[in-house]
Amino acid sequence: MITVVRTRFAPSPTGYLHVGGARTALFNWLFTRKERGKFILRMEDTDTERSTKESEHLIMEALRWLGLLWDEGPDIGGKHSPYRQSERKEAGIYDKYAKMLIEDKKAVYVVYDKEDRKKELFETFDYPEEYVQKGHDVTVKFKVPAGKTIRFHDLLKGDMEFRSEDIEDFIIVKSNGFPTYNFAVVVDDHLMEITHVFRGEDHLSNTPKQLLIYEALGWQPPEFMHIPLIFGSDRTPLSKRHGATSVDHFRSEGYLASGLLNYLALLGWKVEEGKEIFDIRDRLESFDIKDISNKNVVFDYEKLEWVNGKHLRAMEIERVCVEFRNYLDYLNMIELIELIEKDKVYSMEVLNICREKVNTMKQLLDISTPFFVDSYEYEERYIEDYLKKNFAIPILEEAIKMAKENEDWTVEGCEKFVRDLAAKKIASKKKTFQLIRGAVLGKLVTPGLFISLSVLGKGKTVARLQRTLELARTIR
RNA sequence: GCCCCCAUCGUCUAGCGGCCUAGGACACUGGCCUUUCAAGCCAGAGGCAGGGGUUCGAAUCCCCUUGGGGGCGCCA
Repeated sequence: MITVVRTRFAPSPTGYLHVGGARTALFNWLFTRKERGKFILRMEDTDTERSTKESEHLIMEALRWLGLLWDEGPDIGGKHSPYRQSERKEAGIYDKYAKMLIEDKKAVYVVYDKEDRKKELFETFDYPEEYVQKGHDVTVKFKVPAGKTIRFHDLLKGDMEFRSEDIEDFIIVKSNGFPTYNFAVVVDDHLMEITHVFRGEDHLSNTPKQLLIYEALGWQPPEFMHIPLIFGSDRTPLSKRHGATSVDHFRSEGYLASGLLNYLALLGWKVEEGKEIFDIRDRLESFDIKDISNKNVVFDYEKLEWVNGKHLRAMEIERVCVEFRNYLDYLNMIELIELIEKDKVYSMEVLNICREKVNTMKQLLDISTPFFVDSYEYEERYIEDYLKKNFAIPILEEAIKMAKENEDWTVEGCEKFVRDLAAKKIASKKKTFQLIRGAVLGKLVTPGLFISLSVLGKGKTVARLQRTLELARTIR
């Protein structure tokens, strides 16, 4: 019988999904999809103080957005339900195995002092009923066997070796009855038939403890692979001090899921020269865990933006429209969605010329908004440097006259119109061009002027020139 | 303190004993294009942490040092 690959991503719902977590999830997902296995989502919510349902929802939503979908999980269930450790605790799953360990004398109850709750009174293999009644804290501690060498093969780090002398006895069941991480993770990974564990390198030193439990319970451990952590530019773990760290933040900043995923994969993944831009879905077959870097990596915001820009420009324009709409939806910009839906052909042309200038959806939103909103605002610099100058009114008057006469609104026709206007030498070519640019879009940085005018069309262009002329007259 | 992981341009990496005068990508600098800003194209600057070995030969293998990171929680 062939063993089916089963992996899991097991976040604790104590906050948003961190890009480091997303990368871990990505490698699990990539490996699983390539091996045609099952990817499981498990909520490690044994920290009752910090775990929240909101966080759980946030994490699942972020994973869905990234497209890293799971085959079994707390929301959809599966053959090893439930998938929340808190629920598994209620079902008595961890207690059962803790008791087995105690019966085998591989774990003991520890009774603590009533006043000094950190102070251990004694250890016992029999459940200390009377002390519990009297209100003493009781935990279950795993007894680390002496003189053992724990060996395992890490798929990335190679052969690992730890001595049991270096490991102290550790608690597996807290006084509130909840299992600790090292215990719950073993029980669940075994019960859920996990075959491969890909997780952050910060778990490497905990692995021998878990292996000890596997052995004590007579279970076969899974394969392990500890992947390097993501750092900030100062070589400390990536945190909010360095900038954004949550997947959610990158989403609201206008990054594409495909771009973020591409960058995360690039971060510590050997990639063939000239092939760094890709959709991870197209790399499933070539994905090889051997290509994952063995070194902690620094998160580079600039490269992420570059990758995202590449995606934005390489995408089919129809998809850009869909992504943009989804983005506005995410930001709850209903009015703008309505404007865009009104004339889909126009909107597509606008987004198509605008995306050439930007790297993110947020930037795309900024640069394209004046095309959709007739009551666009004027940049301060435009008003000061162009609109308030003496040449503004004569050029605008002439422009309106010429625009009305111009019948050719192709890009070439618009170019001729603007060049003819500049040829009147009311002001320099640059000043003329910039004055018109700002007049119709309010900004000094826009897509190409000719193509912008052509996309706007005659009606909008003339109306906007007139609107600007009126403003020019009122501000003097 | 003990245990563990890691070490090539600023960053991500190629390299797995001679193809290395160390290659690519982002960022940076200059140029081209140009009505703006980008994009695009071309060019440039920039690195094997240090010290010992092994070898005819070392970025590549070994040891030490240094540096960075992680773990040693009733956090996960």
